[in-house]
Amino acid sequence: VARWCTIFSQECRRRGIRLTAQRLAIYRALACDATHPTADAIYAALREEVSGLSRATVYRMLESLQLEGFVRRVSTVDGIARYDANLVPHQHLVCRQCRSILDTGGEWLRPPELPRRGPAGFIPEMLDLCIIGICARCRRSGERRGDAN
Amino acid sequence: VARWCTIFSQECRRRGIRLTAQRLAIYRALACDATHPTADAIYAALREEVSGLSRATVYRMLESLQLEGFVRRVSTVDGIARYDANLVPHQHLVCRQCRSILDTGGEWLRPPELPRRGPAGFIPEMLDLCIIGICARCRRSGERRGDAN
DNA sequence: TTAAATGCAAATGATTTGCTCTTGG
DNA sequence: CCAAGAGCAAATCATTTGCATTTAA
Repeated sequence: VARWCTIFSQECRRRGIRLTAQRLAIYRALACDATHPTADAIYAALREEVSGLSRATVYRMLESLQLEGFVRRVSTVDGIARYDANLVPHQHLVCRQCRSILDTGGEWLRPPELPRRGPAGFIPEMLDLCIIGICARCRRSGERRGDAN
Repeated sequence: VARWCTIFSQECRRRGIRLTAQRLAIYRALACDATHPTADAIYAALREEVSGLSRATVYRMLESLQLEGFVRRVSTVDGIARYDANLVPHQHLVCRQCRSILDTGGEWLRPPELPRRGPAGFIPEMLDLCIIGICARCRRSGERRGDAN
């Protein structure tokens, strides 16, 4: 987790990618945060540490990191972008109330094998398995409002 | 598929939900379109048929239909809302190039059983399984641009 | 030195909302 | 008839972009 940052730095250097303070901070913020933060959450978390940081930089850097293959953008139902620095195949536990996302490895729920060919000429490349439910925190805090959906 | 509309109408009447022309058209557009269209795609498809239709109505109706349990908003990586009128559990084949989404039933790829309890006090309620890859159409049209990700 | 990265602010695009008018039941 | 729903336009929110300035290598 902290060693990811070392690997990240080395890999940037190796590829000749400029290692700015912002780049490292944004990557680290993502690697350290298990909640798969939004761009804005990363910005909020770093604005003190990295004085003068701008939202534009955060958005631009997340896009770059994704294109360079250091992070992945995860799919969400609310449409707000969230990122994941964990590149090892894993599943997500998505809370339908607070929208938090937790990682869980294949040991808890084994995902199905990825077939070589799909129906209708579709070529499968990877699986994205989410388990939707209620996280421990939301369950404890009771059903506050009348839980419509 | 066309019978869904009948069931939909009956269910609306039964629940005392006002069955406007817009409501029925939007629901039908969704039920007939296997690509899980965006709000704007629905608006574009219906603006002739339903003259004077406004985007606001489409957005509001999709929200209502979702709250009433007639459709589901599906998770996407690009952040643009897409909806699904198929409530039977199924998987999605997501093309990473054209972003189209195709349904596929459990017969092709069997999803894992949903455990009663998750790790860390998480209570699982449903699975969301997406197979990401390249659809037949994009594969045929060749690797146009240099496919970064 | 110098191309790439940053900050700021303005622009964009999807979605929401206030308010008035229309309409289904 | 009359509250729920629709249309219009302005507002909002996440995200992107143009441009002048800074900076890693």
